[in-house]
Amino acid sequence: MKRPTLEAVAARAGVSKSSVSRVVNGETTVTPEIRDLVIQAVRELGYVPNGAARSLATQRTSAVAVIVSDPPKGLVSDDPMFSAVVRTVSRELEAAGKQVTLMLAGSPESQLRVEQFVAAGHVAGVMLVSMHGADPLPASLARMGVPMVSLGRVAAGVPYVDNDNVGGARVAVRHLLARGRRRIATITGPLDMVASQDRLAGYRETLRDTGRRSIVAIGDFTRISGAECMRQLLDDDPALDAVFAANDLMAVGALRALREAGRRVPEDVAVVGFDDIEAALYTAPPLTTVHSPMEDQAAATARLLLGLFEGEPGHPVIMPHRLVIRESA
Amino acid sequence: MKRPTLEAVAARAGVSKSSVSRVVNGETTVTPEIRDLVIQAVRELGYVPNGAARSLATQRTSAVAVIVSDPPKGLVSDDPMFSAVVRTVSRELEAAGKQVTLMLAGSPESQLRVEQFVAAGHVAGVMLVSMHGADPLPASLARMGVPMVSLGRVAAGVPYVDNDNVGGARVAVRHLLARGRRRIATITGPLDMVASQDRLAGYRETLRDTGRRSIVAIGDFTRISGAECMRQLLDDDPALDAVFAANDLMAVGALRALREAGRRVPEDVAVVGFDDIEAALYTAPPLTTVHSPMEDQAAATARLLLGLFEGEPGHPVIMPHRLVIRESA
DNA sequence: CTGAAAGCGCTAACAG
DNA sequence: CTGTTAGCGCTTTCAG
Repeated sequence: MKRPTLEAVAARAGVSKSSVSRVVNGETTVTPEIRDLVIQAVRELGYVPNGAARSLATQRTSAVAVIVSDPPKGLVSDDPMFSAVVRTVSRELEAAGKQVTLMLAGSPESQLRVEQFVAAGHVAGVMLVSMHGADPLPASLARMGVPMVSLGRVAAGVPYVDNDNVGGARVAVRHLLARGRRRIATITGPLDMVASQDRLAGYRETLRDTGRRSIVAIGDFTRISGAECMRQLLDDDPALDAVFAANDLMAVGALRALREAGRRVPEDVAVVGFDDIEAALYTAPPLTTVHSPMEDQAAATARLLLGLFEGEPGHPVIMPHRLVIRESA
Repeated sequence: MKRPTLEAVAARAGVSKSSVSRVVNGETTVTPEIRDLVIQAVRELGYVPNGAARSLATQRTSAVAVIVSDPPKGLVSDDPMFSAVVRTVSRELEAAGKQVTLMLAGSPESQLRVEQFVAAGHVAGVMLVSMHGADPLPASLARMGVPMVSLGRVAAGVPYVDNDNVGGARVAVRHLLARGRRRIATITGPLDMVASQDRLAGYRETLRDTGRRSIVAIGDFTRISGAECMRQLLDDDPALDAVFAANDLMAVGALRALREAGRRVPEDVAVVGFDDIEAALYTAPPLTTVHSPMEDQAAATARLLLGLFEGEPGHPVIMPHRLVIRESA
């Protein structure tokens, strides 16, 4: 019933624990004969090293924490980014022999849990995903000196991967201007997130540069908020002829609200989203959007962390964006 | 730089390691005075117990593996289920003091990784998510005697939570029949998944019972496959007047293919999906679908596992379904 | 190159 | 109720 230990293997092979340990850990300073003996015994006994004991002895661990800010229930409940990010990151980290410990960090209690967990030395590194700007977690983790990276820019000092949010927003708005749109509104993400702030800034700057005024509704990256904001914008400024949604999910909501309000897209109102999620291809009409490769970003973030383990410096990485023009604008 | 140990706390408080251990582990058999002394020292030193040492000594662990079959890249890439499931399960498990180790099990190598990991005794239990029917993993894990549950029915013997896939499909098809539809096609999920098989069975039975023939296209639960299957079905049987897609993502793809083929929904072709993901509300027209509460299922699965830890039997749980009628049928 | 021995930090009998 | 004493399974000097 109990699993075999190093000692059992040693006994079986008729060698010392040290030799077994060496073989198991792939050290080269072992006579082939002993090596074979050990390998044989390992196989016969089905030996698998005990990680707890190993961590204790080495003071190291191969676990990595992936920390995701967990929004209140319902919000971003089926965020397509979440799935892409978690999958990609897991794949990348697992390929490097790391175990992924997923932790949600929404409530203050869960933040504490995360801090304790990291403080306990359970993980070799931390990867932050889409933290909110005001979040105190990055700072307190940084203080503990654990290697850390972030997907999405956060407080200074933490190496990150991000896309060019300002530039992407600019390109979106310029496109609308180029198509002759005059009254261009925007639906923002939650303003405590850096990505939201940057996309809003890109929108604002571009309009300011051409002497136009901003028309802003504040959403939270969900479809429902996109629909609500769109309705509100239509109320406030019935003459608007374009809207830039800070993500595709909200653009989807906006499309629905426009449809319900009897506006044609893009004839009456042009819509541009951000992210280029797969769903953007299936809206009616298909969504014009700013493509920023989330999978690539996630993979790059994972590799940034792995690089940190190797002693690399960890310079921020900014991924390029690209406007994908489809029928909605 | 090093983190304080139990011993350091004991020294600081002027008591024995045992007493500190007792206090830290919340045993009640400790004099209040000593308790306070220890708590004080813990606070001053910022002591956090070392989990590796604890696991080693107790032969227990608070980690739980959540194993997700990882489809080839691109497939189900932004599956809304994934996000809902992982979030809900994490929340539930974390609330119970468990750490969630996420593992992808797609390739044979990753399967091996998972087996080794579980064999190494790293986890107290395992939760399977949407495994494919032919998957050998459940059986080999079961053999190791680790507590295990599954979200979605798998090989016999593993306690599971699932929805009534057969019943849900029946209700969908009956609804189409009741609306006078005559030629009802279906787009299935990948047939190596039990859920796909069951939904197909429900469709088939219902049609058979009314003397109609089945029209089947085999998809893989992705939007793109939904679109492709729809095109194919239209080719094969241009006179079809309804389609039951085995999930909403494929229904979304089907809607698009129908639109492109110039068919009106629901006038020419009625569409019913399955799952009731949030996106079903935002299609044009909004999707009629079989609601099965994924969040509830995920939570129930997590609790099933927690129950196993408490020695509860672990009876299968079947969640009810409910047809949500919207404009597409 | 191999083996013996000393821990890693914590828990769990067992005395006191 | 508290302290002492063995380990948990593995790595890692350090001799041999």
